[in-house]
Amino acid sequence: MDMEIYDHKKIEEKWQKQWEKNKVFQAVNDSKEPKQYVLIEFPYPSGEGLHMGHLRPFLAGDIYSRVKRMQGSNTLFPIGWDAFGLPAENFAIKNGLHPSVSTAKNIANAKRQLKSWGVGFDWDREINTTDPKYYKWTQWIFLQFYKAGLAYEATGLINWCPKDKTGLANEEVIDGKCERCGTVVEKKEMKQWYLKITAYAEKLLEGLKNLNWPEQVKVQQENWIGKSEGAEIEFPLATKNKYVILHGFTSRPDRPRFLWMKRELERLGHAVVIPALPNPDEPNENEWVGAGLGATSYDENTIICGFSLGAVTAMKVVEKLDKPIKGIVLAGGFVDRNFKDKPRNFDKRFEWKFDAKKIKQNTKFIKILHDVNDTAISNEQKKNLEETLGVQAQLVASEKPHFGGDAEPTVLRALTESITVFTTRPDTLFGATYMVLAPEHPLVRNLEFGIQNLEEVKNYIEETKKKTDLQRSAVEKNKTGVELKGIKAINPATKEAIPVWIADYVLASYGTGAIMAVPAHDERDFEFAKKYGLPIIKVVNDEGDRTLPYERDGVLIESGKYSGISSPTARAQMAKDFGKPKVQYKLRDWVFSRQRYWGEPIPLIHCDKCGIVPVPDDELPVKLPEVEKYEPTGTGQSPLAAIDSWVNVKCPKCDGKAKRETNTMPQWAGSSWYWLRYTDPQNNKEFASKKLLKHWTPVDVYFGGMEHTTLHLLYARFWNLFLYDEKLVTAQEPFARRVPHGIILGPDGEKMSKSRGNVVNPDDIVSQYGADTLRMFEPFLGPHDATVPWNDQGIVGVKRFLDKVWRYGQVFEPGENNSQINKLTKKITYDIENFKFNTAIAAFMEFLNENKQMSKANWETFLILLAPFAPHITEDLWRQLKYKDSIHSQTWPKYDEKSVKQEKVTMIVQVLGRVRATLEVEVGIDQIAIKELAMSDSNVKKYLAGKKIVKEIFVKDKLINFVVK
RNA sequence: GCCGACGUGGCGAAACUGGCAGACGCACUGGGUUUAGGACCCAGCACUCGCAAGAGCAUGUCGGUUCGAAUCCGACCGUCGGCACCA
Repeated sequence: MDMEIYDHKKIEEKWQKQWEKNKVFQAVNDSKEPKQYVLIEFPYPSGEGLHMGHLRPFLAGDIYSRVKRMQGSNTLFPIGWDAFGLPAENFAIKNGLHPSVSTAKNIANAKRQLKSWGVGFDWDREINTTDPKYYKWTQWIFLQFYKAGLAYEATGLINWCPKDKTGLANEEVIDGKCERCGTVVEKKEMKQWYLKITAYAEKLLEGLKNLNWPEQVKVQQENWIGKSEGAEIEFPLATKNKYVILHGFTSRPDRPRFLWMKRELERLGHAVVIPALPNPDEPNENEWVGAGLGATSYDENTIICGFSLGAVTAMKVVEKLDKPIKGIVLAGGFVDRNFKDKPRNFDKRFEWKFDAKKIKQNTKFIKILHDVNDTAISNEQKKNLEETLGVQAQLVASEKPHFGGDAEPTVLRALTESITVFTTRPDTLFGATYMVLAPEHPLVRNLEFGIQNLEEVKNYIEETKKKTDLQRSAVEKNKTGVELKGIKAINPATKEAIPVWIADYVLASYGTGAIMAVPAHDERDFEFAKKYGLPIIKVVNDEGDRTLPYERDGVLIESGKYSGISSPTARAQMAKDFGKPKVQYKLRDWVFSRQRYWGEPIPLIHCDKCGIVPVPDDELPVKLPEVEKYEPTGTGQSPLAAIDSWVNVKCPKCDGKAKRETNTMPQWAGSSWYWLRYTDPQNNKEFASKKLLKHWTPVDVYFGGMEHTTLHLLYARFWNLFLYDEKLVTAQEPFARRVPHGIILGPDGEKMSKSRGNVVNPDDIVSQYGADTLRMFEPFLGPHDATVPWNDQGIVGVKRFLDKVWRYGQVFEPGENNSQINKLTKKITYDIENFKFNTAIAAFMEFLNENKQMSKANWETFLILLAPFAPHITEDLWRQLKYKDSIHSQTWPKYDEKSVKQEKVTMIVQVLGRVRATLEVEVGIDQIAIKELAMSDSNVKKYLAGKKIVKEIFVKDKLINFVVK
């Protein structure tokens, strides 16, 4: 009786060992066959081992790659381990093991599981992200980013997970919580390494267009990148300033540029004083400073602007004031007499000493403008000025060298204070009735002089700082804010002075961190305006729709010369007239450093003398030091910082004292290029040879989860696009086709998790039913992309089927049905190509139910078709037929379209669209013949009796339908 | 709120470009085989009426297009996933 049920334990291990020994699934680098690169997301070797969720993509990839191989493609289906990162480290800490030890253990276990499933990987190409031979190249690629200016260090507010004690990237914050542990993230001001993914926003968007990816995945990436087209518009502040402008050597107040500036400033309502400084051709310090001081009275609304020697004078004037003024703007200023072109005659009549402390005390702001084409002021002089005042110069291109043009708008812009906003609706500019700054906006600090309710404003800013992002968005419907009393801005369209507020509904990190509020045409502004009684002015006609806010396009009203123009037209025009067109993205740069031990060390060295110096290529990899203590510190410093012997190094450039960068890379680093490594895993001269990259990439089909859409998948595309621009890879996009899969839930319909206790272990199924049963049952649960709960009730059905196949192998008899086997071949081939594994399995069952006998040839075809799904049992049955070669090295059957067709077909006869008879007829029967047959059917006769046929619908080999009256 | 997907027996699900709704499997019911159980084999299985042939009614709800709708269109209800004050 043991013929009836096959013993999976006996056959599965036996064949697994043989396949591995004979390298049945090995890819060949120099094959003449067409290549096929099938990839699954390499797993994270966790302490719990692989779970049911892993099975889905692995099986899909396995089945698909086996068929491609049997169809004659040189197929690469590799495997590796994504083993750096928090879970591995946390697991290690918990169990008192070193991460490298626990990782090795977990990998061994996962490997055992994979092999027990009979997955046909090319094990010769196995990679591991924590292997120094691998992460040498992760570090090397990072350095290419650094050298291209796409990796930078900056201080900013970043997401911080208090439980994992590390900074996080935007993409790792899901719903305001840490992607790994679910803890609510905090904001923390920290110095971090960033990768400039925003530089690739447009390319990431562009590249999506030509990819064979599901629409849903593309849309999600598009939304994440979040492109908006609009305009940047500047709103000048309405504070009335007094400008004192000091001209330069050999100049006079009536030069065109001074008259122009006076006119422009007065138009904005400011007072302007331009004293004539004595003896401009032979100036001396006492006379000039005296004239400057005596020109007018100085108070907190005074801004002094000096050109060239006037700038020198301005500094000396400020030194002598007894109370502070608002600011000082230096155009082409200097603090020594070493000119680039020629000496000047005043150099002995001025003292080259400056009291920087006094100047800073007496001003709220200092701006230095340096003309990049200056003919007089050298870079050395510019640097000296910057160092004296401790302020960085703004580099500008003036109209004529050394700010000598008839109009100098760069100077004017520096003199006037303004708020720049980003808007997608410049057409609603006439309706902008107030402005809002993010509480973190830097301008708030510069304006302190003019804010009458400074205390209240400072309190609000403090309150905002305390809130997490989650809290900030939770109070979405109850917006708060504080007016900056005493500060007004000018709407450039209406010329009206409008109030300026700070409110936390405006985000510092998007656009310019400031908005123009148009309450009539923006829901948020509307809400805010209603709450605080701000004016609401409608400027787009709503064509009968009376409800505000009206956010749609229409025709402009109350908009001066733009009235009567449609929104889209006005939008383009006004963007140019009042500002400049601008594209904004929601995507932020990738926070790339982690304050944890178990990751790739960032291969940079900090030298006091040379600054940041990359570790030379021949010193890579920078290996993780072997240490006892690797727990996170929580201070924002990596545990590596405490290891003096590792941190202290010689600078590669100057040989002086230097320190290693102690942050590590995020978990996503190693997986951002791993598919490239599979093509050439042993290469130690480059991360992969061009020749092999050219042969294998791009990946043809990539199986993986939806959860990686805006994480791994986005990062991987970014790295690949960059490497392509650097001419280091040959394919622009890494993954030509993406096939996502649904999640397998626990039997309770909840996400499988250890804490819920609903985890189904594949090991148990394998030992009880065998790998082949598991391999056929899992896809049979439902469509590949559907989320389905695990339910092992049906598993016996699959087991019964395999038992039946086993028994068939003992008793198969002659018998011929070429039509059926051709039909099956067509169906299975089609279903696998379209990842419809569930219906393929149903087709196998149906076929066996309907074919109690078949010829030996058909039986062999059946086995080959089944082999990708149930590799062990089919291999055993194949060998029972006395074949020496593996079934998995056979050629995939081709079907004959002619034989698929049957001779007989069942046609339906309808009367008024309702089925009244079914007829078994010859294939290809014509309308006249089928009509005759149909009319003679008794049931059809019944429904046609006494009626007139007004129309006949005939679908060949399908139906005939009589429309009667 | 915005974007996307989906809604079919007791259950998991099929149904190609509109053409026999429920393939396949589980569970269930009846029968065969068996000392018995399991296993296996045969038959039945949306619902209502009927011994049957057959008829009616059925794919979240309501309406529309069509000879014919699970499939296309409109409105609504519900579930899931993503984004979430992005100006």
